[in-house]
Amino acid sequence: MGLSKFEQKILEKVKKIPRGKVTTYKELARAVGCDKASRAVGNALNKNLKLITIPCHRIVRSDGQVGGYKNGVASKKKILAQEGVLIRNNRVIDFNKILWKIC
DNA sequence: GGTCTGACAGCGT
DNA sequence: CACGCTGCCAGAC
Repeated sequence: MGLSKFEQKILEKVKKIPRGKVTTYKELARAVGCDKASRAVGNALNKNLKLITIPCHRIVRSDGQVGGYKNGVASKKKILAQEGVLIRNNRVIDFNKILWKIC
C-alpha cells in the first residue's frame, strides 16, 4: 500500500478517537511529532478517506470550527450530529468538553 | 531538484 | 466575532 509513514501514523491515531469526541489537526500533528504540520495532516486525511474504517469526520479546527471534509462539510456535520456532537454555525458547541487529547 | 497545493494555525485589523 | 494575511509542512508534480 502506498501510504507514507507520516500518513500511517496519522491514521492510527484517528482510529482511536472515541465516538462522540473530536480532536484537531494540530493535536494530530503534535501526536506524530510535527506540531506545525497541521496542514499536511489535512492533506493526508483528504487523500486516504477510508470513511468506514477511519472516522476522519472527528477532526476539526483548533478554534472549534468544523473545518473541511472530502465528502462535503454538510456530510461531516451530519455524521457528527449523529454521534451527539452539537454544532452551531459551523462551530462545535462545548468544544473543550469533547476534545480528545492524544496521549 | 524546485514549485505548487491545501480538510490548518495564529495574529492583526 | 468575522475576515484577511502570512507562515508552515508533507506530498504531488
